[in-house]
Amino acid sequence: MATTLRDVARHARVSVKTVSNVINDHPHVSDELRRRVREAVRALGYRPNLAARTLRTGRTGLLALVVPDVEAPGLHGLAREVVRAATRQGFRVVVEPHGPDTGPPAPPARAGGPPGVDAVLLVTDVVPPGLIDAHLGTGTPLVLLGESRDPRCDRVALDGARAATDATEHLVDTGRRRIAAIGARPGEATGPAQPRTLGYQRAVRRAGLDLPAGYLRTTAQHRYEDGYRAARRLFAHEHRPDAVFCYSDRLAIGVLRAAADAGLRVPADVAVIGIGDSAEGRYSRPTLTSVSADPAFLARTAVALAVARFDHPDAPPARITAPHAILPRESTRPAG
Amino acid sequence: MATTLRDVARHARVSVKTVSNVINDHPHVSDELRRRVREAVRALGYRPNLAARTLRTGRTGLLALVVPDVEAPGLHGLAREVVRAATRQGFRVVVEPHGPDTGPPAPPARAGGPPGVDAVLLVTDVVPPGLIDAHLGTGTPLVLLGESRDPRCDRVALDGARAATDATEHLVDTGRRRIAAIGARPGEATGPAQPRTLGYQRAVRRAGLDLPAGYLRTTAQHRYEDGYRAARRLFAHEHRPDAVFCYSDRLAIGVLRAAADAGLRVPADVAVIGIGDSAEGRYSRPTLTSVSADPAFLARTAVALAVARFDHPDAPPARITAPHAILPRESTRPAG
DNA sequence: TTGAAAGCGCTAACAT
DNA sequence: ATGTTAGCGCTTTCAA
Repeated sequence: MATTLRDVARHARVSVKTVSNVINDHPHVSDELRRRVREAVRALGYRPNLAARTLRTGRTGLLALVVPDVEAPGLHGLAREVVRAATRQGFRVVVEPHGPDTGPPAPPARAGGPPGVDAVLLVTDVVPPGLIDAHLGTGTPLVLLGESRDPRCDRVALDGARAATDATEHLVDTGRRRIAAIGARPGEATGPAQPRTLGYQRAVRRAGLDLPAGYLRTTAQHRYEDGYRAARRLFAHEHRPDAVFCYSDRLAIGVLRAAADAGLRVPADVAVIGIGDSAEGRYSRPTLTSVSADPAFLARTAVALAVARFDHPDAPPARITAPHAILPRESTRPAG
Repeated sequence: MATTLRDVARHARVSVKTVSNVINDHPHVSDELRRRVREAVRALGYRPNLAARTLRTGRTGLLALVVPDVEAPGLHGLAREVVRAATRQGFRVVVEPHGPDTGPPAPPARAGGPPGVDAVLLVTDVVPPGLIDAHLGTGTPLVLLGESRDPRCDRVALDGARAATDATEHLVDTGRRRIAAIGARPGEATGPAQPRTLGYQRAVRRAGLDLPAGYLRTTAQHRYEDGYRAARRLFAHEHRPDAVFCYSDRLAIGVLRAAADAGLRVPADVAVIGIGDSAEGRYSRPTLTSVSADPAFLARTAVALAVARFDHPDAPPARITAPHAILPRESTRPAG
């Protein structure tokens, strides 16, 4: 059996209350007793039982990071930064995948998402319909990491529309005229468009460019192969694009590979830009121009919003916009 | 207040025991009562309190996946597969980074690693000294994911020596003679060599090749930039290698980039092979030849070993070897 | 400043 | 087959 608070109390010949006070740094404990308790803790190798503490306080010290499957865009720089930010605040992070192979979002027993965590951070790149609702139903604080129109919960994201406009204008500035885009959600073909799509279309319009049918490619996910497949289609288009704006770096890397397979040179024949400033993009061939989203800022802010929710459950939803910047690299270098 | 077992019992007009039995799929419950309980659970939106269950059973349902910092080699295919395998067994996964920036492994309060998990899976690519000891001290079952000589705990890994030999011989078979290696631990320069290093040296010897000083490059970690830096050194070597065996795919991608920057063609001037069969390597330019380690097998086995430990805490440590295979791609294509 | 004791929600031993 | 109840280890109210 592990040592308990009682054992420590007995050993130090004080009450459990006093031990608890010492452990939790409460005031009103004499130096003498504090010393004796500390001593006993060390002597017995006492470590508090987290489950009991949780049962009592209602806090688990756990944050769930829900990502579109573990290999999706979220789980790189961003996941790393979330774990770091959470650790600094005394939380641990459980990674929960969702996605096509996870099955339906909510088997009855654990309906509405993972219980037993203090808050949920949901990466919104690719969200199955209903997932947000399911989480909101649980009462667990929910923070969206990424663009989303949902007005009911905290959100931190870059300005998707502006990021897309900036990316597209960067392509225009470097001399491109036939600019396609990859990464819109399949639903957008019929339903409302997301910010990135609007921003892309806005920039195309402003520049007075054509937008041939088929230039806006939707993808179910943001994996390399999704980018690859979409690009193969684009490169077979009767008006082959001379630039591709990708909604994520992963898609863009897939596009680079598709260009190579199609015998196209990047950037000479086609320029490519992504979003996320991933490490991969800094080492790809060619290196990938990207819109930087500052994952550390996103992560820090998301964790802070979650923590703030504990104290003010009914405060109006916060919607934080993260700064972004274009990082020009080889993949969009002008021909000249 | 959330609904409890009592509320459900009252609503269904049965005892808490019966509700508990239904929830946990115990036998000896009549169909009629089972139906009534299920009904009540749904009506009240009951969700079990994990902390209480943990306090009672001693099981948290949590597995820790300890990785060399979140962006390290482990956290791609492997992490994804670990989460999947764990989920299938009813566990959730907390990701715990360790690494240069995490600070010393064990602040006193939580000495010896994360408490409150049922088992720890430790990815061993880059392990700070003392980390394994610290974990062993806690009594929490520990499973090593990756090669390690430590005989005290369960381990699942590919046969590092054979994998390295196979990789090196693949390079020999495709006509290479000056074969360097990147990724040994810094400690190996002085202390005992790890299996991959031994396997590499064995293959070089068998093939009757030279092994000039400086051909075995150590790296502190396995990031892109570690591979990049080591490769820059190699490419400046007075006997420039015509092939590089990398201990991981990430290192190899860094090498590809370094080759491009040095004006070397891959594979014409230098061949590159990695370990891990990462998704990145399937989309890089050129695509990367790699030793496949079957992450799904590794993950599944590691989780199974952890689970088996619960029932047989004192069984002798299991040491499972995962199969591997060379996946030839562009980066080692023979010149002819 | 310190102590005694209740009870968080659940499981399982025991009783029926 | 079902019900009653003790108690897991902790925090915290209340009393001293």
